[in-house]
Amino acid sequence: MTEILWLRRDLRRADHPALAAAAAAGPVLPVFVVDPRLWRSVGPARRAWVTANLRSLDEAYDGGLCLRVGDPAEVLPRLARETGAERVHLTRETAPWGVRRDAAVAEALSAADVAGVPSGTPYAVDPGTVLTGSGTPYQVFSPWARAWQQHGWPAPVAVPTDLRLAEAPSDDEARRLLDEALAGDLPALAAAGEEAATERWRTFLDGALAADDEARNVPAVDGTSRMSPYLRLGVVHPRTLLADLAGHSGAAVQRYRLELGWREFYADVLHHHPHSAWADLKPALAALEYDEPGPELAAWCEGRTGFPIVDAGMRQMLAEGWMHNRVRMITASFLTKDLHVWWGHGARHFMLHLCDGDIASNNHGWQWVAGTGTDASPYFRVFNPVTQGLKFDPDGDYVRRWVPELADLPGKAAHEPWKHGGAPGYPDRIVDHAQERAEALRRYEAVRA
DNA sequence: TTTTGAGTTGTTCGA
DNA sequence: GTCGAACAACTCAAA
Repeated sequence: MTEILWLRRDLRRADHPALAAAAAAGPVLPVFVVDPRLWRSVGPARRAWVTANLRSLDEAYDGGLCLRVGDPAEVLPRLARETGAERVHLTRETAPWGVRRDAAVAEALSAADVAGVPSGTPYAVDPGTVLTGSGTPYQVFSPWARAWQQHGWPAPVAVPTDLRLAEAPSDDEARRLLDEALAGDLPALAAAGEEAATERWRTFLDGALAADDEARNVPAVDGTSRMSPYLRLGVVHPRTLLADLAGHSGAAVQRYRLELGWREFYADVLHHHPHSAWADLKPALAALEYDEPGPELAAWCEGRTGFPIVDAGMRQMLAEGWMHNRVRMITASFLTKDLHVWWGHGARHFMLHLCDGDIASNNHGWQWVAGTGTDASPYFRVFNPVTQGLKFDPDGDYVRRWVPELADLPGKAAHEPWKHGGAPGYPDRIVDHAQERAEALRRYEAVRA
């Protein structure tokens, strides 16, 4: 009997509970359903990234990955009829849109006498599991992270050794959509697939992580793990990474464990507060005064604000489908505090372009910067784009790499072109930071009063 | 129920 | 240039 394995955010074979469950029951038919609703809502970099990882997974299955296009609630019951399958195995989705979709699919399958069999989630600890002593959800990260680590997580799941595959043809339309996604001028993406992810992870584990905890903050240096695009599609499971970390010690290792913890924490927050995807987690701050987005938003999106570190980050995102985390905070602070634009506009732009764009991490991260999220953060925390640039890109290498107009400004001068005769073709600053900082503080003060 | 310690990532000013 | 204090209280989670 064919066991359908419906893949979504779990494009891997290693440490895959749903694959293990399917393989234990019979021959496995791995299937990916291209949902046009989703496919159209993301940018070219994200479509290309998904496609490249699907291709890699297809190779791992010796060309046995079945691709279909359409609404999964129609495609999957049809595929079950076609193959005689009685079960559809899947990794449980935990974000609001996916939860709703999966409920609709479960209903459609049930009507066709097919069972949906969920195994695991994309997280080491399932969202909703970690609770306070009184059984309520945690609101702040640090106590949550203590409880999360105390709770612990299962060991990685072994790859099935006796895997038998079932076959079903792919749609021509699905093939066409994927071919299209890899055609034309594409951003410079990372190498796709499990092997590439593992290689990258090993390099990080033995290199940057072992060497220096501070390298992670320097955008000119390749000092971060760059696991986020792989984690986003489940090319690697965090449980695998946590198991590897257990073999290492030191401050940087614990720090990295907590970075994975943030990913899990934000998924947990979203599980308990699904509305916080696009609404302020702190209702009191919903009254904050914003400016209607205008030409300044476009300047920010395109990297033309006249602030080198902001523009470098925005251009890196367009070029690579990825932005260094330090720079994400700086650019987000600039949009919300200097331009006074609602964080949701920035979050949407990030989701469109970032290959690792995840609704929980992205949107809660934005709310953290905007001051409307989980952190009891001092509202006066406003990033100064020049100070941040000088501090974390002291030699100016990062801004010159992404903003070629600054090429002739040596060293740290690249962060303040206006002090060094300007840079040909580079725009003037679109706002006065000191003035807008004061304005941001005024608006927060008005909400508090 | 009350109390207590603590809270990712910043900036500016003045000594 | 370096360092500590001020920014200003508020909420959370556990004891």
